[in-house]
Amino acid sequence: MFMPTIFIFRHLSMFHFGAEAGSMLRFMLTGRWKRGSMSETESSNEYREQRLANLAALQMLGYPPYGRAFERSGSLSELRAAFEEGRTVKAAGRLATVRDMGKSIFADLRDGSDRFQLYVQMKTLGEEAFKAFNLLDLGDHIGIEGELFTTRTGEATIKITRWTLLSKALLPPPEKWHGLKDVEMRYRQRYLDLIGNPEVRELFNKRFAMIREIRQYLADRGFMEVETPMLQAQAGGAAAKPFVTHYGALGSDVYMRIAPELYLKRLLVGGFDKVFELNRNFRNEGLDRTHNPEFTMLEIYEAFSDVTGMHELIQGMITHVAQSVFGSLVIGEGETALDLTPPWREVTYHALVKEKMGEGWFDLPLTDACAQAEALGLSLDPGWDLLMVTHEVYEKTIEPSLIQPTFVTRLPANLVPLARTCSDDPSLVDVFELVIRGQEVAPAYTEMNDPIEQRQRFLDQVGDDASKLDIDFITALEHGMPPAGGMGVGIDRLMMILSGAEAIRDVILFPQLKRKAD
RNA sequence: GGGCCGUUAGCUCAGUCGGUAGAGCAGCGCACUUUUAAUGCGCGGGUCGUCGGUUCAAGUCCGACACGGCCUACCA
Repeated sequence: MFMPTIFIFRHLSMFHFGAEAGSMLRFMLTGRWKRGSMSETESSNEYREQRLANLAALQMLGYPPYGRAFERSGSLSELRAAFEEGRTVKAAGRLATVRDMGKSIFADLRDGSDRFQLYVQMKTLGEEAFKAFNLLDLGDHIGIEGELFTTRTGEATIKITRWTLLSKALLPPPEKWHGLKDVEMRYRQRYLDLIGNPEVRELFNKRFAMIREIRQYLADRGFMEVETPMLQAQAGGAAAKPFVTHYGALGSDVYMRIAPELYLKRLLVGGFDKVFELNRNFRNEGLDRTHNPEFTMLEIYEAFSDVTGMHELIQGMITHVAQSVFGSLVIGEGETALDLTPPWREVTYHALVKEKMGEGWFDLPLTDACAQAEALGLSLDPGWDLLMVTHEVYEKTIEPSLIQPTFVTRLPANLVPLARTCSDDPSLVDVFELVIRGQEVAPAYTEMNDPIEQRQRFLDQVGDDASKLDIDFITALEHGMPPAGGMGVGIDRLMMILSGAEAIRDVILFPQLKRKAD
């Protein structure tokens, strides 16, 4: 269903068109006749000046520089899919390349879906509209009407009969062949990265597809998506440093959340049995290859389930996403290829440590254990006990070596204050950490629902500072939280793994960077 | 926070032993009605990240700073 598009083509006969008009307007605007007469201090604006002159010239010729809605026959990829020799179509997009042949021009139009070649012929278009076309610059958005045909070299092309200006670009697009390489500019001006580097746009298309599939996967299994506070009076649910901000109306400081966990559990108390939240967390920590201060986290809670239920859920979810979005369960090639074919390896924390350090590790005297750890090149703190030394060994040498997906289970209780202990061993908790490519992707727990024990664990963690205790959360538990499985999934890291990205900045559109000095 | 590397035209990059700056793309001009990294001829474009130092002379050597990258540290 298409509304007829109204093209307004006004013709001003008092001007000769094209370059002459451009020069005349440039003179009128700047008082200078030739570019060469401009001082070198204006050099950084040379492109802008040139384009402003072209804009003014186009405007005088009846082409308003910033148009409104333009009815298209379809996106460029839709036009390509429905190609039919001789059909009249309307299309819109950004002028990507121009090959000027004199009395005819080939140009590439690009939109969010594809590129499409335009053939601009003086004979077809008429001399005035043709000359006005010459005032366009790379990066301008135009709307066109024309006829589909195939060139001598076999390329689907639109021979345009009319065109209109939709948006004049005052600054040039990135270099057409090499694309935009400057890493800083790629992140700070991501739009230029997206214009110049099609593979970047494709990666973010896939990120959207991945998130859409995850939401659908969970919705299909009866999970409800919720939003809980990002501004919190106490930043709980994880042990990270929060960002502090000030709430003027309340006259008090509030924290950006570091995790939604404590609110999602309140919802379990309230009777929502299957909930998830997929949104941003904020942690006031350093920046590196795998850390951005704001990152996207998926947290899932399921009443009457436990860590085993989470195991099934995450394995199913990731393999589904890999297959449907990335088309394969094998990521990468050769030695470093990742094979996501289920079932994934499941191994206890203790077994992994023994595998690395020997069967007798947990019976070693502390000094012997420290000696062995230091022999691996680890630097230890003198105050550490065997559990802490063990965990250092795990984090620094074992976890990074787990390339293929691995569920590490039954972690020491002191590492995980919000999880329930194993029924056969109170020193361990009923959890797993899913590790892929040496990175912790998803921790899951059988959640602690005993308010008395929860209060004690919090107190153990924060010391005597009762002000850091989330009393309201404890109160919620006292109203009775059903036994539950819970899980967190780092969406950015999952995206890195599935797309093969080396840095978290490559999967976040606008990653945090240092502020530019003024 | 520490170490190493980088910053040259709008973009992508060269720049030798310290001797006053180069290419491709983009831009401007001319030619060209089936090209596609169009082509050919011509032209313009630089505070060599910033500040200071050494030197007759600094893009080049030295120091500080800014920003970026990698490593490391911190980090549920």
